[in-house]
Amino acid sequence: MGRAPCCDKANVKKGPWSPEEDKQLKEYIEKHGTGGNWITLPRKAGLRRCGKSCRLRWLNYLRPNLKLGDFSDDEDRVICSLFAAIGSRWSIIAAQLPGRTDNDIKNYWNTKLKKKLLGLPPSHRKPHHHQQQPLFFPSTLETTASFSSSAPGLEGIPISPYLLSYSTPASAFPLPQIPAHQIGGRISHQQSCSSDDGISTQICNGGREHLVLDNSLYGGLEIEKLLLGERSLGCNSEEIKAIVCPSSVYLDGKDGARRGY
DNA sequence: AACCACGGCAACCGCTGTTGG
DNA sequence: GCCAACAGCGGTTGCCGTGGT
Repeated sequence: MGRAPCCDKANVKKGPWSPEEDKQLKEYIEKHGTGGNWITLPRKAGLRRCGKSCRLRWLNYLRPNLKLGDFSDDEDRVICSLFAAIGSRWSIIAAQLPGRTDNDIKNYWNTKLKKKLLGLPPSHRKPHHHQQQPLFFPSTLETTASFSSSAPGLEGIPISPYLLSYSTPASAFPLPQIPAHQIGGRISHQQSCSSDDGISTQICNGGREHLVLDNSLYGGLEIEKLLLGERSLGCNSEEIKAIVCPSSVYLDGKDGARRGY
């Protein structure tokens, strides 16, 4: 019981956007807004693009106030902390980083941050004598294998000290507070949330809430514990396994190296 | 210089949630 | 309550640039 395609696939252009298309879309939206309807927007704007494609392009690359360039250490910390807490909820994570889009963060995580976490050796392109230390991982510390999770189902799994460092006292680095209702399930349309998409979210950072995740999703993880100091990883075990078990991701040979972000 | 392998990232795909008739 | 339309999300794909051989 599939649903009707959002656009006539035979008649829409795919692939990279040209500067002309960007200009056309930008000018249209600046003049008329999105009108709350992405499906009809491309036709109105004179673009042969799928509405979803227009939305993605606008939110990720054309809208104002986008932050470009490298991620700061603070942004790294926020991303890692939240990933440890809630997993790959990129839109929620993006909401904590103004100007960043979830696609950005997702790509950054997949290509760089995850490797820093794991303390993986640099890519084959980099000279061996420039071995990179894991981010924020003092050289005097032990290797990742010296730490292991005590989280249920994760016993004995080696964990990067970097990941464990998320559970240092909150004073070490301020962590964003996320309303529980955003974590327990998908975000409702009433909250403008960041997305892939990247629309900025209004997150209430004031007032602390004791966050308990939906059992079905996160095994009842108490976020507050994670964020505020208890040495509890408390993450979805599969997610953590995926994070900390390079063997399953990176040692599967050629294809794994290519696709196993 | 040419080839190859890989990393990075933009964009697409398909699914789920929300809304309104 | 049901269903279609739409928005939003996260995973995946494919292209291109870069570095190594």
